[in-house]
Amino acid sequence: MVDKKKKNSSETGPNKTGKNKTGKSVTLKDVALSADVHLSTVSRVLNPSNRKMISDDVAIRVREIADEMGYRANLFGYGLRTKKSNTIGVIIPDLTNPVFPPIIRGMEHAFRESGYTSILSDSNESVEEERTIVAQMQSRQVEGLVLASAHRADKIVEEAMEQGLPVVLINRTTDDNRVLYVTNDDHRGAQLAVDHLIDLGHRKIAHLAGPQFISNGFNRRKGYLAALKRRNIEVNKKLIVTCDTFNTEAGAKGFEKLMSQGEDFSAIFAGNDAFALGCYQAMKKRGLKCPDDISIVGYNDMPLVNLVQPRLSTVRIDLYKMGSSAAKVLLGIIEGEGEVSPVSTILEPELIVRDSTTRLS
Amino acid sequence: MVDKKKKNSSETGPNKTGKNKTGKSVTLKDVALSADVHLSTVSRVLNPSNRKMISDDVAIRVREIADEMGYRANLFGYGLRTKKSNTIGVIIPDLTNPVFPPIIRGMEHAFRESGYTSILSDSNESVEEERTIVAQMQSRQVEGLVLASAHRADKIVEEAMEQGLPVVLINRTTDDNRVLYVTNDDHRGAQLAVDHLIDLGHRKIAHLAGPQFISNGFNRRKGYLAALKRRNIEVNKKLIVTCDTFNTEAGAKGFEKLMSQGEDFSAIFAGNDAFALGCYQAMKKRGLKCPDDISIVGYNDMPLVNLVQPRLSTVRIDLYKMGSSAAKVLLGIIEGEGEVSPVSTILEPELIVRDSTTRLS
DNA sequence: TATGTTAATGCAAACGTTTGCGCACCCATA
DNA sequence: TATGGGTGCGCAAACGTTTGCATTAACATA
Repeated sequence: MVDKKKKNSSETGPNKTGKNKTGKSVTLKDVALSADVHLSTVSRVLNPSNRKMISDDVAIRVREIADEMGYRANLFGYGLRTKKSNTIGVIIPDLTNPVFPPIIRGMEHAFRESGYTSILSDSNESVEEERTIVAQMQSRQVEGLVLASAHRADKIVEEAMEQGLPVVLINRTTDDNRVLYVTNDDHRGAQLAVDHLIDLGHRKIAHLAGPQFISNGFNRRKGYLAALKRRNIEVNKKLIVTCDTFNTEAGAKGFEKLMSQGEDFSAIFAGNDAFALGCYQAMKKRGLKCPDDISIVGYNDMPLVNLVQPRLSTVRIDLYKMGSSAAKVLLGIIEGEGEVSPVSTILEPELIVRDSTTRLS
Repeated sequence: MVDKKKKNSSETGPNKTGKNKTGKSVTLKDVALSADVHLSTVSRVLNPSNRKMISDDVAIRVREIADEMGYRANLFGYGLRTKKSNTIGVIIPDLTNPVFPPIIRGMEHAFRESGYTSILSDSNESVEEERTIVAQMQSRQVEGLVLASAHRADKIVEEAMEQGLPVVLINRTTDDNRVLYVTNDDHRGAQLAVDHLIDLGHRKIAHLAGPQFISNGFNRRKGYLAALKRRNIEVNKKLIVTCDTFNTEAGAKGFEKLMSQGEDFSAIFAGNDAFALGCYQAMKKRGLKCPDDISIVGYNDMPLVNLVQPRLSTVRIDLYKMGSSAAKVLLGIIEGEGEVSPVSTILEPELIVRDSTTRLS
């Protein structure tokens, strides 16, 4: 009997199961008990900034035992005590839009590097859903928010800022200029696109505009107008069709509307790549060829548009960098030493000429 | 003076800022103080299952005050006390793969419906990164894990299960059959694809196989072999090229390898859509035309492959449903009444014939 | 009036951390 | 042998919840 017991207990080495005998997960107390020290000692050993308070031999033993038992700090306890969560909330309006994954990757990477974790949600471009998401994130004690979902007049952004919750907008901006953002220069990008078309001899250039309550849609439209004006080309309002959402179907519908008006045009500046792909679809249905019949320029250079036929000419923005920049700006606010106050960033867009645009014959 | 003071304090109505006077966020205690009740009373009022313990007049007053003050329960306190987090961890190997966003949407929706929140991470198809992600998620007290990142022999899955953490695999499975999963029937899907090619008269059918340590790659390859065998077509091992990762570049490289071997073939069953797009790219470079020179079938029917030229014939799987099913299975484990034990689900794939395949002339 | 029942609310412990404070010891110095 | 200053560690409070139990008041019954 005695022998057996002894054997058992000595064989009970590293269980590595992350649970203590009662099936709950391992806590500081459990480790402390095993190591025959106080739990505060364990805490200090495991916390790099307090590690030096404990003698080496004790520290080594404790660390070994903690590893053996599979100890993992409980964020709830930590967060409650320290009022930190090391968590950032990220809201995306539509994950299925290929523009966002590279942005997200850039963000995740930058956050992880600084010891933060991002929690991501897809708001489905719905303000209502977004509001509940923000509420949940606040329950989770997020230390900041990155929003890719902002409208030009955005109540949610306003509320968050009022509550002193650090916010950075990404890709889109609001009209309220007190909030920091990281975007590309939509106005300039649109001009690049339209200039390119003009340079190719086009004069009757249509524009499929994005939703005007979203900054991208609004500013690209303004850029389009500015480009025409600068080259002394008269604006034909009928050639501007506004779509209500930034996806392929809307683009196809927009193209149909354009055609149905009977106005002549030889080129389209599409408000984003999805619109351009929608045009491809609609044109095929009508037996029109791009670029022979109509030249098209998109916006974003999202993944895969270099694989469609014809390969899409578009305006490229550095999505990954946009993500990592936004993360850094937000971290700047949160950890703000007050020294260098973080500033909004505007990335330069770049025109990518492929096969969907050609000289007007 | 007195007047002013009075005025001030009476004007201090709903601040709605979510912070108390000291700038910290509003707690049960703050609300209780304002409502002149004990904080346990506030807790009961706000908690639906205890609401009935409190008289209506008190409840109404408390609720009003809580709203006014912008009270939001702190998940840390809640979680510490109840040992619940209402949180599910989700790990995706590559967010930029268009297959995943629809899956994620399906999951998020199902989880949200049941009061759970999912936290999403991209492991970059790296086991090492995945391990740190899982550790972080455990710190966050996730109640379960959905993994889209599983390898056939997956240490991480094993460890999680040992710790009693509920796990559901999605899209991919492991060889260990104790773990639940939701996938499509890769074996059958591959046969659909290959049968289609055979029906079109093809006999020399190549296969760009996915990584064999991932179930999809492995099973689709087996399905390919089974289909050939059933139709009495001899297998030419040189026509099977295995790629080491599931993306476009690997597909293009695989195609090049295929060509470099000098073996003749008239069709390709690509291990997934990305491979097929890679083939498009490589073929274009060589001046080959699809389907005239080579027919291609993909797998997944991911978004946009109906927009490329030629529109890709492929095997469709219901991604959104896959996501929501996985969520339901996991919730079944977690909330498991023990009555109906949740089971793995295998979704039926469907062949979608478009323009990338044609009869062998 | 004394007693029992019920309804409404308060009290206090517990969850897992971190951290200011205090205690005990050791060693050097006087 | 006193004194002093570290060094190494334990103690206990606090963070925001939930919840079993205790308490009170109100009311009905005997």
